[in-house]
Amino acid sequence: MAADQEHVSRVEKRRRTEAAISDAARTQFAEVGFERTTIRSVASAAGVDPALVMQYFGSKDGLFAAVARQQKPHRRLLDATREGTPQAALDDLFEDLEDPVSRDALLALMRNCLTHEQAATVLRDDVMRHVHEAVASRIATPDAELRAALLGATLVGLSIGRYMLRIPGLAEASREDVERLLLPVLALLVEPAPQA
Amino acid sequence: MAADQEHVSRVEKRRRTEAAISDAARTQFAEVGFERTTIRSVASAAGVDPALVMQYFGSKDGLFAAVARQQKPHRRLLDATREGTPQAALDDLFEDLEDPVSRDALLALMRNCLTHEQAATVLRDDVMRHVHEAVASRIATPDAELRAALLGATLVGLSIGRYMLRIPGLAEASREDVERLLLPVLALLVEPAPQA
DNA sequence: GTCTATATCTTGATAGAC
DNA sequence: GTCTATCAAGATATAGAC
Repeated sequence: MAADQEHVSRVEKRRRTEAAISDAARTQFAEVGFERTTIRSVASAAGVDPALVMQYFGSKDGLFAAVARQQKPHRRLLDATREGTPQAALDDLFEDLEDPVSRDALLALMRNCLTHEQAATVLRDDVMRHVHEAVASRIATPDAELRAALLGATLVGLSIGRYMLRIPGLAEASREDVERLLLPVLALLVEPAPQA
Repeated sequence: MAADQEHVSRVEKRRRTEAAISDAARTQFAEVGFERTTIRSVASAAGVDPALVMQYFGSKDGLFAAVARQQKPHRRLLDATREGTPQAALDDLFEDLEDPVSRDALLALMRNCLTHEQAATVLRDDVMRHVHEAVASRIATPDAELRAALLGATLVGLSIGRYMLRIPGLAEASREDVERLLLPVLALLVEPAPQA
């Protein structure tokens, strides 16, 4: 039926417009941060009118919240054993950071977590909570919480250093080299009693 | 001589006014970031007129550059042996972070390094270069650069997680506990061949 | 030397034409 | 539903009075 088809295509068109806006916003929030991303610049990149962005997302904060929600779940880390935790953590992180969409969704959080409370809250209480629970639950020592937090902080430092600050020596290193050096380091954090 | 005395006290007064502005700017850049720090808010906190801030520092970027220059040198790290490098790095970092002045000078860099190119440049090419050179020069393997960069990234992750993101478990932990868990981790990064 | 007043720009958000 | 036009707020920076 023509009317039905037109209805579907209208909904579909709206969905695509929303996606175009969301895509442009994700990229800009990730690359230049929340403050320097403007409704106008997002609309321009998405090829729509600035007023449409407000219509769909309500406010700039609403737009950011929509991007912040697009995090990829860290499945390997949640299912790993204690011994497998370091490899699972790096696999999840690299998978995130090597796909442009999930990478920008994560970078949008990291880029703004020091200057935007909303980003800090989602990163700390949502994304990092996964790491924290997965690690802490597998260690039976009183300092399990600290170990988990240090592992999370190390991964944050790796992401920021490699992909954002672009520290010389780390930004150009291969994933294999990074894993080779970092796996034993993370293993030390999840192994409470490494007897000889 | 009265004229001389008046001259000295005028210079001294100017110096104190500059210091008051710089102190207020350092605190605000560290706590709320570059964008949300305004010339007006700095002047208000320092008890001076906003135009005076422009007069002394030229621009908001000039004011930030003055704060960014106030970094404390990391003497222990530069003088340490390879074995002493992890302890020296943590000693320098904690000494920095436990004194309000040097802490805010460093946090002003870290808080803004993801959204302000000037902050990123100073942090990467000035502050972290110390760590990099100290570590890389003491390791004789081809991956020395990467090891040094990973050590720097870990310290950045620690600082951000503990003092800025305030990750639960890490923010409240004692310095002793953090050192106990992190020293062997950093040692692993500077020890290329840990044979049994 | 210090400060008042303001020029100039940019932003998020809104109102209303079509 | 979409866009033009505009508002109100807040910023840096400057010009000139005192």
